[in-house]
Amino acid sequence: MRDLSRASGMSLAGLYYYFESKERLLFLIQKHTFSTIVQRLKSRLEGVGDPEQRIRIFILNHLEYFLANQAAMKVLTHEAEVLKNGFATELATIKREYYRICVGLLDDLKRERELQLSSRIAVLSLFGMMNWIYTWHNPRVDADAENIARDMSDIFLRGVLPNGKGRK
Amino acid sequence: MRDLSRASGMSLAGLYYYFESKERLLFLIQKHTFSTIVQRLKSRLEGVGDPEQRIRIFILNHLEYFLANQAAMKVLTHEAEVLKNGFATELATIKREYYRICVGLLDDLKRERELQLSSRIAVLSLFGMMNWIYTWHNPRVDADAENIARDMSDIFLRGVLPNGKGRK
DNA sequence: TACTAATTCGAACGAACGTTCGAATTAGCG
DNA sequence: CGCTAATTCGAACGTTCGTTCGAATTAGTA
Repeated sequence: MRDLSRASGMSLAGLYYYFESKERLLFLIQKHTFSTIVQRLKSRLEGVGDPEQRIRIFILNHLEYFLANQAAMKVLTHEAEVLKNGFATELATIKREYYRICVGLLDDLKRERELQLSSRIAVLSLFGMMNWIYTWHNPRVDADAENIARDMSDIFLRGVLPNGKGRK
Repeated sequence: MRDLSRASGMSLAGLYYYFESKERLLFLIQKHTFSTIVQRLKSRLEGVGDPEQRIRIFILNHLEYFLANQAAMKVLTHEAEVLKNGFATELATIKREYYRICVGLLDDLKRERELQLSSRIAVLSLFGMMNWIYTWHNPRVDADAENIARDMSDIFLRGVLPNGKGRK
């Protein structure tokens, strides 16, 4: 809280006029972040029918936000489960919606290409790939979100599709 | 430190007879952990020549340790970069060795199957897949290390290999 | 202008933290 | 046993943290 006070220019006590506790402030930040990601995703998916393309959009949307707010996402990842019961359950609802969207996209692809595999493991592996990026991405060395999204999409899609059906 | 004192049965002050600071204790734990993983990996790789099989061994070795010590790995992941300069550089050396081993395994596979792709992105994606597991793995719901390692290996290897050369 | 409500802040609170110190206890050994 | 070194611990230290309180300042309105 003292860091936030310094960075925002408002006094420490002043912060508590707007946010009743540090925990609630963290909750509001997390809620705003995940809501924004979900909202942008839905908007980008509109009008796109191809299941593979929809997954590529999902990955690009996720990585773009994570790289644009790398420091913030690092904090949110580390503080993911420090919230108490009330805040935790509301956040879990948003996170679950996001997770379910991704499972849905993968299920659509599975239906189209008639393959069976565990959506859970595949989707959680994909989240791992994407979320881990905050630990290693260096803007001066690594490519931008668009290029990394393409690479990760290639790996994931080819990894998930039956032989010979992967793209490029 | 008070938690460790309670859990170990030794007094808080007693801990400082054996470990000169909390930071050094964390360093020793991290060093021991990564050294153990690397050592087990090297032993398992002995006598195995097939590049694909060697990558499968890498993934299994990593996941087995992470799942057997899930709580510990969660802490180590979160506290990965809190160590000061002296400790940080020694640990970075061990971590870099582990990373380089993985890149080497992938390069061997690339050489055998004549394909070009960015080893960096692929390896870091693989680390993401594997390391993220501490956030979701539930022993009462999810499969054991061996099964998950097979699934992740399938996804990763097929994702990295050219079309039609993936296994099964 | 005068009055109320909204906003801001310095100063302090109690709790938790990493660490230290000196005294007490125990272990090893002639 | 008697002596030294190794080990253990209660109690406290200084610092940082989240939070609160009352007073001071500002904004809005009649």
